[in-house]
Amino acid sequence: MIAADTSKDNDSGNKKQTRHGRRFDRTRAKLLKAGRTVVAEKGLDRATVDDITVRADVGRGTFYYHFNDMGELIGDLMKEVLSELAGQIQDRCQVQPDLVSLLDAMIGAHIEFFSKRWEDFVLFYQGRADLTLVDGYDGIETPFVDYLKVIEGLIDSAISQPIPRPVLRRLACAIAGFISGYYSFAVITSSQEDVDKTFMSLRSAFVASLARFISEALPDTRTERH
Amino acid sequence: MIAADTSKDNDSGNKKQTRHGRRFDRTRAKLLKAGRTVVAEKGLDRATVDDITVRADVGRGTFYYHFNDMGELIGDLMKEVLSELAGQIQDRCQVQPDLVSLLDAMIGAHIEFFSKRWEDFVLFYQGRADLTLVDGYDGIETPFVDYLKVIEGLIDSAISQPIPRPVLRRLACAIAGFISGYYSFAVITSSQEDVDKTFMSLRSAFVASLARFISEALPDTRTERH
DNA sequence: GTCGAAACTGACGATATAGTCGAAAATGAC
DNA sequence: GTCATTTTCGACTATATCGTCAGTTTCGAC
Repeated sequence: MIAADTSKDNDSGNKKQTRHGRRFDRTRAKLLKAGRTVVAEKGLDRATVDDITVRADVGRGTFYYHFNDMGELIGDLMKEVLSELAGQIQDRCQVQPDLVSLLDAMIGAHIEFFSKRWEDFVLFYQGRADLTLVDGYDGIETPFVDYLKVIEGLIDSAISQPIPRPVLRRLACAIAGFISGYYSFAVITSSQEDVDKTFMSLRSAFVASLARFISEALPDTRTERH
Repeated sequence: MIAADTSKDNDSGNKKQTRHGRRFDRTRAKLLKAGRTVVAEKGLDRATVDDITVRADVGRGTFYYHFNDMGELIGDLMKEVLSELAGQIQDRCQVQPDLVSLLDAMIGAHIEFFSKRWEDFVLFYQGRADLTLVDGYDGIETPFVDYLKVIEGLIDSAISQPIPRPVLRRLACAIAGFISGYYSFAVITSSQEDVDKTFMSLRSAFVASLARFISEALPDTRTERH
């Protein structure tokens, strides 16, 4: 009856390098991969344990050996996808000379990521939709907040003056929301390739406006040399 | 075996004015209202027929007298919400002198709508998320496309030159996506009232990017006098 | 090789939800 | 009032999914 660990396994899925450990990791990876596909296809709720174990080609019990329930798998899935996205963002935004370049690189990183990984975009979007519910999954919010923090950190370090936390958060929300929002709507009508191309023209306009917004939000921006 | 009607009832829910008809309409309205609340709380998939009939205080069979299944209720719900939103947009954008005012009014209409109707925003967002799935509900796409068309129509009539359809659709997607995208992210961290206030500061930035994008998209914009 | 531990399995009981259907209640026509 | 029609009801069956657990296989230590 002791609370023990919240999770059945270590988070990163790296067990010590023994045959057992490797097999464990392999199976877990199979389950996560299958989960990604199934969730992207049927959504967070319509995805069942059977769907996943069948696709992963493992027994039903194996699922419960690795995860307490669907909620835990979904949480891990979100953590995976969002940290991969955050990683790519950090990579592409490494050395940007100024704010405008940074914002542009940030949007570019998102587009690059999503356009190559439709499944993950759906996962991202489904997760975000779940956050609007009072009765949603646990373990989804944290990965999203972490992802927002990465965006915030990059912007913060790109401007010389200190910027209020709420403003920073607003910016991160605007960036993340704009990209995924546009993306999700665009797919109703356009082909995948179209989406990426047409996005570009809005991109520069949006970057410019964001930069303006930031400079206006900074108290002593008027003394700043371009 | 004849295809008959796709729906069990007429769409608008107006039966001829007899006691039976009024009772029918009242019950249907109760079900839709209950559906709205339940779906906003638990999401499209976790909402069950029992949830709805219990909340509406009608028997289980009554649900199936009015709707073929949950999918049909959800479709009608979306139709309701989105046409109400579209109506408010059209109302607020009636007489705008120029494009920038129109865009601003359009964003204002969205904010006004969503900020007063959190339930409907959730519905909107859940519906949109469902559209990203291959295996989603039928009857959701059409209302969304209609809503996009309203936005497109307003923009189209606000500019003198003809604008290509795809560009128009892109714009509508950008507007709808940005607003709901930002909104959905903002709620992760901020209180409801905060969200609306902070959105306003980004509003002009977004209007500016849209206006710039449009002027760039129009071929002979350079000859246009401000 | 033997033995214990770790990983996996699939059948099982429990539960929840869907959709049906005959009966009951409300209404309309007369 | 009677009787037909419309609407509502809730018990019922069928089904799908969950989470468990006793047993099996794979592996590691020796």
